[in-house]
Amino acid sequence: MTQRRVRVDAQRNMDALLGAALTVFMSSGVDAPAKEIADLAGVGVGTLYRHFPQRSDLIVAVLEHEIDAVAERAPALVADHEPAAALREWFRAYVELLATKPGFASALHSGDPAYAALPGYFLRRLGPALQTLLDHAADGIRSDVGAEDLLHAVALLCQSVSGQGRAYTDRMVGVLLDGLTRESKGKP
Amino acid sequence: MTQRRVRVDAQRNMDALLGAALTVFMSSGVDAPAKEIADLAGVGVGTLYRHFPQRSDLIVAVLEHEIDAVAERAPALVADHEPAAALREWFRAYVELLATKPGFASALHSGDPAYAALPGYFLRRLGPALQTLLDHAADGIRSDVGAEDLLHAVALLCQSVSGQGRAYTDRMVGVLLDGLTRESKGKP
DNA sequence: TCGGGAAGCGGAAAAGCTTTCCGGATAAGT
DNA sequence: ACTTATCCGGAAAGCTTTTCCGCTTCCCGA
Repeated sequence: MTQRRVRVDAQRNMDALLGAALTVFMSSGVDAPAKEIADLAGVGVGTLYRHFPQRSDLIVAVLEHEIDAVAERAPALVADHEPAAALREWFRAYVELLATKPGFASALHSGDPAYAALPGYFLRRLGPALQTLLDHAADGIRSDVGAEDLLHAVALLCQSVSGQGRAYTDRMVGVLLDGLTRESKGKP
Repeated sequence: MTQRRVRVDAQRNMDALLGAALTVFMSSGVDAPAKEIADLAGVGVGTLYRHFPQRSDLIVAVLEHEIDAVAERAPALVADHEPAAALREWFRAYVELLATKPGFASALHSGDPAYAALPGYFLRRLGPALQTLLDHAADGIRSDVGAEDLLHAVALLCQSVSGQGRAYTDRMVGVLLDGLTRESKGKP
């Protein structure tokens, strides 16, 4: 009943696949052929499909990987910046996550059963991270919006025509964050 | 140089295809096989692909057809209801358009080149229709939001998990519309 | 260090979908 | 009725995803 360790070559291939998938998804979109990803990773398609039985499993894995990366930035930002700057910086990363990867944001909101688990993971992972930042900036921020409200609102804003409209997205998110802090500095 | 009329059988098949496509898209989603649609319409796939050279052309055609239907309801609503009710009723149809057809709303916002023409058609067709309704309800409505702002905002709200979250969508749209009229009836 | 065998690998083949093609059918003019 | 441009159907080509299996590689105990 010895729990066998995962073989190192398997782990290596797994990592190579995630990396290759991210690269390909960014350049060719999430609809790129699986073969293209397998080739870039230097493995056969069989290997890809053993690790990720369905195409969508790979997309989910990559997205979760990216979500993790964003969530894990929170502690460092809290330590290195003043609260308001940390918050702003974190949202920059968050918008980057959703706005620069065509198809990722739509997968999140697609309703397709294959992506059903994503929204939950999303909130579970990013909710606490953002909450940490909000807590640290608490006295400069209005109290009637929660972390999940914000994540949701910004995610929807990121849907607006990506690429061309990136400036629009950044502008609207900026407005939203300004609104968030409006009540702080005693205004006229 | 006689401009030959379009053959009636061709027109009949075209109509059958649009009808069948709508039915299939609603029940099986926009990713349903083309064969399924051709079979339901009682034609061969060749016929489908002559009328709609690419799969996405059919999706675009169906969506435009539905957009037209919603746009054309505006005049009748203006005639038959009081302004506020007409507006509310029209938005019910609009939300129905976007929220009950999985994949349609995401196609609209997808950024995929195949759907590039959709947003333009969307605004061109629905913008004036909504404007008519807004004009008729003008004195009960705040003046700092335009027709396009509203179309855009509601379209984004309809993205939220369809099916399960239909109640959420309806609720949020309701809130938005309430906000639209808040300044009308001399408030406390 | 070495040998057995489980775990993993690659790529050929199967399955499924979209798109093309063309011989045959048919509606519309004369 | 006859002619012909137009349209039809479905077989087949071209892609992609997914499965399958013989061969290789790594891990563990001896």
